[in-house]
Amino acid sequence: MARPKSEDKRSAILDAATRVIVTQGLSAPTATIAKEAGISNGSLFTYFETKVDLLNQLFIELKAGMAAAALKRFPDESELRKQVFHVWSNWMDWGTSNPEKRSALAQLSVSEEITPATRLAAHKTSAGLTDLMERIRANGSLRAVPMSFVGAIMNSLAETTMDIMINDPANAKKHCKVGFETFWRAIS
Amino acid sequence: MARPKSEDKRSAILDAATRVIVTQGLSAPTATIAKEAGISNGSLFTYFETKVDLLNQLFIELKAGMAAAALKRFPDESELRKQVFHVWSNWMDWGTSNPEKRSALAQLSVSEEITPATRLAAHKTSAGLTDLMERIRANGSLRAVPMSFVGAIMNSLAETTMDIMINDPANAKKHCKVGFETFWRAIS
Amino acid sequence: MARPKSEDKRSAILDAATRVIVTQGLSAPTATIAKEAGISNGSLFTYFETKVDLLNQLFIELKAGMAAAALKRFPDESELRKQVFHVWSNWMDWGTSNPEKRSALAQLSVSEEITPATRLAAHKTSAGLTDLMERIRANGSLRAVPMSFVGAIMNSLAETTMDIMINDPANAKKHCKVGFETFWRAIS
Amino acid sequence: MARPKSEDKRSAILDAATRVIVTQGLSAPTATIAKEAGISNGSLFTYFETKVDLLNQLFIELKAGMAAAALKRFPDESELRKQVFHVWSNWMDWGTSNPEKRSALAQLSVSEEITPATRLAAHKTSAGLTDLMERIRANGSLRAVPMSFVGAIMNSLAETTMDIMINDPANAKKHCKVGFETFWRAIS
DNA sequence: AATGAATGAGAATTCATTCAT
DNA sequence: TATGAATGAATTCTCATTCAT
Repeated sequence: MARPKSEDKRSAILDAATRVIVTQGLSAPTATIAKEAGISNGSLFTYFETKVDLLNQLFIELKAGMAAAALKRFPDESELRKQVFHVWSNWMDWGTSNPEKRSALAQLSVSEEITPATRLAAHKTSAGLTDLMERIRANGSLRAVPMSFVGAIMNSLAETTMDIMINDPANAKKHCKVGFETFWRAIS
Repeated sequence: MARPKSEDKRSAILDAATRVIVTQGLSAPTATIAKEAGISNGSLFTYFETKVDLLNQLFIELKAGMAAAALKRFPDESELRKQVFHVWSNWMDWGTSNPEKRSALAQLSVSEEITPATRLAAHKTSAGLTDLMERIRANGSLRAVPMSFVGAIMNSLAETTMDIMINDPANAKKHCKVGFETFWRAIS
Repeated sequence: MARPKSEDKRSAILDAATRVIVTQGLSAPTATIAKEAGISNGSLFTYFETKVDLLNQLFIELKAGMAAAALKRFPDESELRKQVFHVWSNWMDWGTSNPEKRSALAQLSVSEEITPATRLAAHKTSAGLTDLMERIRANGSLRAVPMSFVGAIMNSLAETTMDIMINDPANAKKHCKVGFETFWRAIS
Repeated sequence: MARPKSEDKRSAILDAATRVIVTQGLSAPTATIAKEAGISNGSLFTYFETKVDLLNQLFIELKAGMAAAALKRFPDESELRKQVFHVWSNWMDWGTSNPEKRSALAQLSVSEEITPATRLAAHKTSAGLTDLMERIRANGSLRAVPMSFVGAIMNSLAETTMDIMINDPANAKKHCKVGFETFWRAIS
């Protein structure tokens, strides 16, 4: 059964939640999110059963959006390092031009409200990335450790790199490269 | 001169908060923390002015404890790599044998309740670690990036390594080493 | 368009507050007021932002009600003394037949919760009374003192007269007259 | 059984309470009063069983002080009007030079915490004033009304007069006289 | 007697969720 | 389906009073 009701409104709520979470945190009232979305507080609950539900769907949405951005124009034919750098650059672009989504996603990632099932679902939306990481792991000295290790490292280095890029935009491109080199060294 | 405010009780509250935060998150009611500490809810506020105050002090306490553990028996005379590995190992020990403190600290680290002043104070309690990271940075290919980059990388790799160690205790020692190698490669 | 915020409910809360204040004073819990009004404690706050707000609005409402009662059927054509006696009688009627409102108003009048802005607003609702007092002052030996003096005297004599009337209802009419004569003498 | 403990400390608490009530109202915490008095919060309760008890005793003390001041150097031989003016002047002096006591007393007078028994006791401390008022009443046109009427009128006019005197100190003496004349007219 | 920590019953709000319109 | 008022459990913090020292 496809989603009922207006898909537009659903998106509006999700967007509003993103913005509100940035300034107020995850404990932001649903009423505030509804107002930001231009609907009544009651309506919010016709689109999301509970606040926790809203948060979980937002997590998936954001993660999927990020993965899609990272995989845009993926160079299937290139060698691994080139492919990874392509993804890395896309990621940096997404993060620096969507600071609100990035911030909300970071908060959701560490929240206990996000269920394991949600994390799994979000993971699945970025199958392309997972494949890539699997190949990265198989390639270097990390053959022995779990896949999540590679993901965690990449995520952490990416986050930190984006922070630096935002703080010093003039040298953004350089920082992007340095971050990548660091990552590549780590996983080699 | 009446009962003196007991340092024991302060610690009991902090310990209780640590335990409660692990299971209930930072939004755990102060009443729950008080009960866990074996005191009345009112008493909590004779030791900590507000809940936010309690959280901030806990953050400092935990961070200081972690840093102290990491720096235990620091080999002043050794070469850099040995020193870093020593700290790394200590850190892994602390994290794997104090999972609750580690979890609470992780949650506090990303909380907006923790003020910049607190973060600074906590940072100062681990001056030894800062020095070490400064030397790490000066040493390798990260000369150009801010110090926080090194810290963020180390923290992320450490966290992930600890997760792996806990999930696969039989090979803990090996995972500890692999994690370190990865880190060393990254910052070299 | 959902249930509209009902004016009835607002009045019910104000009435309930009046009753509760008489027996419990201004420190009466909002929960008690809500229960007396037949609504949930949460609902009280959809009609009044804070307890202080409720108190301030109640003050205005009561004062306005009293002034309206005092000015009912005002004899514009009569001479001053007749007019004042008319108002005085109306006031006595209002006070003796609305003992709860009178008691609550007395308590609110001396409360520090009532802001100067509220006092001003309440004052404006009784412009007719102010005019009258101004004419009283201009008329007699009180030309030299501030207007508030006349108001304070009238209020005090009125309050005391009402007490006597209530204590000795058989002679209420006589007491009403004696009170008025006393006032008239004072301001002559 | 005479009062135990230090009479000095008792007075210190009462004085402190007076000061604190002026700025914080009757809901001022006992802890604040204790600190202002330079003692521990616990000690306060060795001098006064409960907060209500403290308030009631303070009321009596203040009222007695006021009455004593009003009756100072009472001219037994003079005619009634002279005597009343003497008392009136003393009262104005007391009120204008003890604004804190006056304010605290005013607040206590309308508080529900003050019991009827206390009011009676306070009344008895000012027997001299009561006598005077009784003679005032017998003398004029108020023969028919209860004694309390005279007291209430006098109190109200006195309070208002003091306000005016404080607001316009340059003409204090004149205001004092006008206030008295008004009172005298009222009760004549 | 003096101290001040300990207690725990409130008190005013807040807010996710429900439901009448 | 949309609205926003209604609900009431839950939360932080206060404070009179007690009690160990």
